Amino acid sequence: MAYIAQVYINSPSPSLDREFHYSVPEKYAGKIRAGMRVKVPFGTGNRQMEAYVTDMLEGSDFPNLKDIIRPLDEEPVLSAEAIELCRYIRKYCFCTFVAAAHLFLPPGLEMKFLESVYLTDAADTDEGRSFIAKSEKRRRLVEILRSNGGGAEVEQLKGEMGKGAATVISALIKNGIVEKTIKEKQRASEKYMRVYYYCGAEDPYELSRKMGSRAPSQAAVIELLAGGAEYTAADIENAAGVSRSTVELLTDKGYLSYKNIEIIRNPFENKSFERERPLKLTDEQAAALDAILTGGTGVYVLRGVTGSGKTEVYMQAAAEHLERGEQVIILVPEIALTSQITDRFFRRFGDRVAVIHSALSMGERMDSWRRIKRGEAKIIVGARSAVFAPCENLGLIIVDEEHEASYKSESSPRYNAKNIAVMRGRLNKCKVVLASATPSVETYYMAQNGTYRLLELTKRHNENPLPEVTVVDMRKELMDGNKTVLSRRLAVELSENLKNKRQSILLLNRRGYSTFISCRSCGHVFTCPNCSVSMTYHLDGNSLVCHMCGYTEAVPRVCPECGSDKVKDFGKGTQKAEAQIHDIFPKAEVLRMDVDSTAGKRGHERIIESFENDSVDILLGTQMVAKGLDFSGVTLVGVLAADAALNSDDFRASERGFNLITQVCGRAGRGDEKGRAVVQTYMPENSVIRCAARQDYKAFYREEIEYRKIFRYPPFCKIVHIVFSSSDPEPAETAASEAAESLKAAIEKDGLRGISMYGPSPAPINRIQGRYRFRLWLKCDRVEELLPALERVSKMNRSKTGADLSVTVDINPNSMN
DNA sequence: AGCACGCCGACT
DNA sequence: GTCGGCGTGCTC
Repeated sequence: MAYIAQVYINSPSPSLDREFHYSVPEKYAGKIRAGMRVKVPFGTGNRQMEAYVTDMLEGSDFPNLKDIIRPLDEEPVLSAEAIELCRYIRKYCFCTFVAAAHLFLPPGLEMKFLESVYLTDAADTDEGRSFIAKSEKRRRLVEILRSNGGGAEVEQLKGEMGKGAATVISALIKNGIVEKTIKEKQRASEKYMRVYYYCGAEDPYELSRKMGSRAPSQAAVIELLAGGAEYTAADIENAAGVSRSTVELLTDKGYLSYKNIEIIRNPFENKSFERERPLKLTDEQAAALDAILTGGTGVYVLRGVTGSGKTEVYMQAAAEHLERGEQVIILVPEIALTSQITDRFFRRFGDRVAVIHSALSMGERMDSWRRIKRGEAKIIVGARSAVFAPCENLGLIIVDEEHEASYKSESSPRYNAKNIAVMRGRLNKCKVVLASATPSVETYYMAQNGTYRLLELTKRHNENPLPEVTVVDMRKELMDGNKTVLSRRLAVELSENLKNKRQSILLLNRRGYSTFISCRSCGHVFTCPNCSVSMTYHLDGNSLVCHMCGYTEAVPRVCPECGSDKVKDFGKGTQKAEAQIHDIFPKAEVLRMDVDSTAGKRGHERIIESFENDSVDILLGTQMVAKGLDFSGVTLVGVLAADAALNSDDFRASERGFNLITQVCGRAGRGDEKGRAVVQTYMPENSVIRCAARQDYKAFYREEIEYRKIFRYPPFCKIVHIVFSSSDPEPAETAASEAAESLKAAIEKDGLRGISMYGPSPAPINRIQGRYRFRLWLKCDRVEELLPALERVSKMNRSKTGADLSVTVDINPNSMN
């Protein structure tokens, strides 16, 4: 029998990020299990804290254990699998165990303990009065309590008196002047509703008949509830056509009784969906589906050209696993969530679907969590955080558009949902499908070397050919005097589409009006005062905007450096393109889609709906237009500046550029008509652009994997990226070189091989939001052996007295800026 | 993180 | 002397 519980205290503090032992009181023996939350006394003041039980032990070396106060759950909230994953995340993401645990739990579940103090009779004795009078702080605290009716919440007292309140309170408690009480409060209260049922001794039908003539209202209610039904007061009033008083009267008389039942909010309850049937599969699709369904545990890479119907394959796979009584998680990129794909799952699977998205309230989040945990929700659709869904019977995980960067979290804990999915697959002995038209190089490599199983769809499901892509040399356009965003070829294609009432999508991977503004007289470039990036000119409000931190200022009329008024904008953004297209095609209906135009609630959805339903001719936007949209009316795609997609200086630049161009071209011709695409570039001979224009993933992969091998980049190593920042350059710079020294020492001491270190040096963007940034990065064959040293580095911000320093350690980051 | 302990200066 | 300021170390 296990009598000791091993727990983590639910506190964000890194210094408490270790396991503590508590003894389990007799009365809770067997009732407390790993994965439950418990209430424990902690620290010198025995403050009551919430803690997560990670293990049950036979004994402990610790000499004086405290008792658990009580369990906070009847069933574990963290499965054994979740605990294991928390340990993994803690280790690889350099966060605390509880930060990892919070990924698995709805925030509303957290239990808060509200401490209050109130004055006792001792406060009015002579002794008490003189004890209070001895110190100004005691007098003030007691004063506040008296004016507040004798008691107050500790939190409130701290607010009014500052940090010192705690010391004073404990002195007063010691002397019996005040006493403390603790109230428990769950952050999002569970929602209950009161339902009434018949509880009389007599036969309800008999009773109803007897009452019939004298009290028809009451009789009607009794009859309604006779079969053991339970209704809310409102429902009874409606159904029986009676007023509030009837229900009250019957309750007083003892015929009716009520209880509270939990209500589960289902956000889609009132939405009606036309049911969608499974589509007929092509031979390729059927083969892929069969391979997934009969292939057993493991990771499958489903690579299908754009428009090949990957979604249909994994929807049918999901349906089959549903039949087997298993749950299915479908991860989709953040941006796709608001719209098309979730509706499609709803039409197919109805209310067995739970959708997890960022707009859910705390209560709604809690409800879907419970629905999933109880197995009421079978299909879970959501962005990266949905990978933590509390499925107890997981059969399949699908990662849609698996190459998307949004599966990696860019804030702590910096987990990668794809890795978590693969781990869950292993732990649950379930299948994981990574689907994309352009798989990430790392994923495809795993499929090539046999670690993952490769399934390919090479044809479009509607038998249409892939769009015909034309590459246009923009240098020639410029030489011939065309300074607009549209090449002559693209202009011709667009006017053709306008004439035939077909829709077009144009991609320009830069928002704003122009890319930067500078003074033609002295060359001064307008940069953000907080970040080391140039500001972008925006038409709305005639302003300069920093895309890094959002800082906005009015466009100066004269150059602040030389006083010249020759301030000019350079480069083209979506706003300028919109204006130019309007000049060229004044009658065309153009819809702009970028961060600026999709701001606000449902902004993204609104634009998509409007493109789907209204008479919009051209959708012009940033990379948003390339991602997961499926419009059958689009027959033309234009990439206005293909080079912009390739111009970033880290090793993933080519991959990102290839994906973007391929994906956006793939938006064309998804309906019955053939699609065309025009790719505009200043370097038409560039091989990434040529591969993308041919939609030739394999050719791109062959070149890219060669490059990664020669220069040793993932998948041939792991990258560790460490950024140090502080509002003064000095602490960050010092910390960076100290970290470099300590890592060097660790590598030497343990004789670690296969590690190269680069830096420290100023980060490529050396200032963001007023903070100076330095970086240090490494290539490692195996990152495991370096983890202890890296963990020490990740904790430098605390051990240093310069409190301002912040350190982030990221393994295999998305971007190296 | 929060809380106690402990050592130091200021003031009754 | 004693109160209160802050630096240090521990929390099962």
